[in-house]
Amino acid sequence: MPELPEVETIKNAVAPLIVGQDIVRVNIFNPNLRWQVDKKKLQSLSSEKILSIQRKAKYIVIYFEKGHIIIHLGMSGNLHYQKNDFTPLRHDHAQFKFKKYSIFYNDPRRFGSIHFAKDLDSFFLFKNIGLEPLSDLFNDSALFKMTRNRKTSIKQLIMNGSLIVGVGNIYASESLFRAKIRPSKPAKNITKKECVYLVSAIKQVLKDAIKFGGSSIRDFKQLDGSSGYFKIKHNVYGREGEKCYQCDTKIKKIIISGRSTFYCSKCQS
DNA sequence: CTGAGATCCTGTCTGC
DNA sequence: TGCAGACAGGATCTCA
Repeated sequence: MPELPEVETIKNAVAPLIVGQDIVRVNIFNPNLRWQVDKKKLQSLSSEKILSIQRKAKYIVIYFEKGHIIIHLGMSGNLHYQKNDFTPLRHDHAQFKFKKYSIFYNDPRRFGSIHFAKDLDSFFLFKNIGLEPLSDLFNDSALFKMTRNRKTSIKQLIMNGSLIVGVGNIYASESLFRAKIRPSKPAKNITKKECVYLVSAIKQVLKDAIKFGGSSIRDFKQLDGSSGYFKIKHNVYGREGEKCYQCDTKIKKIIISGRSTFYCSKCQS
């Protein structure tokens, strides 16, 4: 489900509900997610206070004094907020229980994961992590360096999480449209000027999506389970055969590394 | 080191 | 309607 803006949106929605509160208990209904969930370690946080909640890449990190909970939503994960006596839904795999209310973790495809880590710096999934696209470290000279000698397409490069985090399949296509660069263009052929455009396009696309509360997803639901986030109008993603808003050319769909990729053959070169 | 491909899993949509 | 097959927001791992 989520790319960076959706994770940011979910994190922002959850924060005022749980920060400063003591967690009563963590219940794991199904530990078989992307990685086996360590129930015992998570339950060791019972009656501990939540100090803060942050997004790191596409992970949500919940900070306690004794350790931290790390949540990844995979392709189809979501959180919802319910009264404590709520009967878990199909595919609710975990419950973070507070005094009156609970946060439920729901993930039909189980590509997501929930971890406990004492120390984030040594947490294995954060070892080889790329730049935060909204930070100042991600700039045109950083991108230019990354692209040198890379045979791979520019789209694959910006989706490579060990280089840049949080740019998923939808926003990759959208950013490249905005920067007027063809997704299949070899990374090594990207010019310095194109790096300037692409960095600014990625930042702007992500910021816009965050502003609108996470875009992308057909079945993206609010925390209370209702649907109704405003859906951002994509320029190219999912618009195969429809007219480009800039030039009326029909949007093309190609497959790059097994993922659907959309672009305008006139606007992007 | 780089990059291609397989893989984890369920739900939804399309076409016959 | 039923059913088979394609496809979907991610990211790690294996292998060449």
